[in-house]
Amino acid sequence: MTQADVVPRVNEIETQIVDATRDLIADRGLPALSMRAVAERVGVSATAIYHYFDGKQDLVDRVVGSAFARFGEYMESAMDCHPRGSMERVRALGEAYMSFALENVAYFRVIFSIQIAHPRDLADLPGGGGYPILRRAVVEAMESGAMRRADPDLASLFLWSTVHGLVTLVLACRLEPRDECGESPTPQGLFELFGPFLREGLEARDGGSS
Amino acid sequence: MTQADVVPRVNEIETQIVDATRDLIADRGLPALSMRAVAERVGVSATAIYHYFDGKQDLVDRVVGSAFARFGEYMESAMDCHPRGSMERVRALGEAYMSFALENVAYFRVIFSIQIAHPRDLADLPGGGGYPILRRAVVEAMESGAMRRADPDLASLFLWSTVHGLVTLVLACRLEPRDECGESPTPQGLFELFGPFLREGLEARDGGSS
DNA sequence: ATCCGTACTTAACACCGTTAGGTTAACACC
DNA sequence: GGTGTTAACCTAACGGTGTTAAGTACGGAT
Repeated sequence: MTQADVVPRVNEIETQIVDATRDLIADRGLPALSMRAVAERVGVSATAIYHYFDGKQDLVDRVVGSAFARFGEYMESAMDCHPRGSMERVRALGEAYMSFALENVAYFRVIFSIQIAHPRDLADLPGGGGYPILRRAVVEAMESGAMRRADPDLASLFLWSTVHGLVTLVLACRLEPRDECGESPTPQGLFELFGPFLREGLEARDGGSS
Repeated sequence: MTQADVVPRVNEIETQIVDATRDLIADRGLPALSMRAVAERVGVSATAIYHYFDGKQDLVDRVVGSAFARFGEYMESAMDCHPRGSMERVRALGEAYMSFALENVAYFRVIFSIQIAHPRDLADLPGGGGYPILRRAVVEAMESGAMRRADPDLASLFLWSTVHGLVTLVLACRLEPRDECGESPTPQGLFELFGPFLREGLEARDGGSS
């Protein structure tokens, strides 16, 4: 009711621009994103955006940043439902990764379409906001004896690669397993079917045919 | 010497256009590709391309097609060096996948940036030209007893996901393992380090700490 | 009253994919 | 020889793009 509520706050338009960009990417995809479309949705001229951002790339980067944050929260909450040190907790993280990617395809695509300029650390990777969380779960599972001891970074990267690869392949062609491939229809189901391979490996073992 | 040698053959300019497009994608990336740049490199006007192709997308699709073919040959030759039914053969395919992706980054990016319109089969996937090859190696390894018996499609997809995920992550940030992650510097080395996980799994086993 | 920075604006540039329409040369047929 | 027909291009242009330059309105501070 006061003036402060009516007059746009500092950075309010900035937020509007980022939100509009996010929505447009989600609706029509990154390649179809245009500054003029963003501007029109916000209600300003296209060049006004350059007052707040250094250019299109900078704008997209900001959207990616907000996606990172959301992704981290998603992973945290998925993990909290399972006991510390359990394999279930690790599995839940993998499932959350898949769910996030499939429910936020636009975000996921944007995140992994960019080239990181300042890597040097796994956690700096796109989507790497979830890496420390995964690593922690892996370390705890090793300490509890549920997971065999190994380099935790290597094991985390292995898990990450597997689930990330599956997500990417699924997204690349909206892969759906047919009859001869498996009876589970959802991608999450596919990840679940990977469970035995992840737990017991691929190599034949004496008498072991689970 | 005859006229036929001087006059361009049928489809010769078409080939030149595809080659120029491939080179430009490799040099400057798909987003920077322009019809005018392709035309200039070939030595014709930009609109001439439309005489041979339906548009930019069609042109890119043709480049992708040639990349598929090359990828298939790459996988075939990598496999031939190892005995049928061996785990080494399966491993060699994974290494070849990584090598191809890292040596032909532009191709690989293009291949997986497209959306397949006619999927319905794993082999229709981008890069799926290698899938039947992988599947065959997996089936043979299961029959020889080197690999534990399981759904061959599921096991193949699992292997594919793992190596594809690693490749994607490496490409996303030119990830290089540091001291605390592993002593092997190359991405291929990373894949090699995945070996124990792939063979024996992650789960702790009684007395088993290789 | 004047200056100054913020928050925009319009106009324009250079480039993009694509289309329309024209030109040239080769070839087939009567 | 004349007459289509077609392939293989061309130039000009349209509407779109990211981005820059330059100008305008306005709200304080001095």
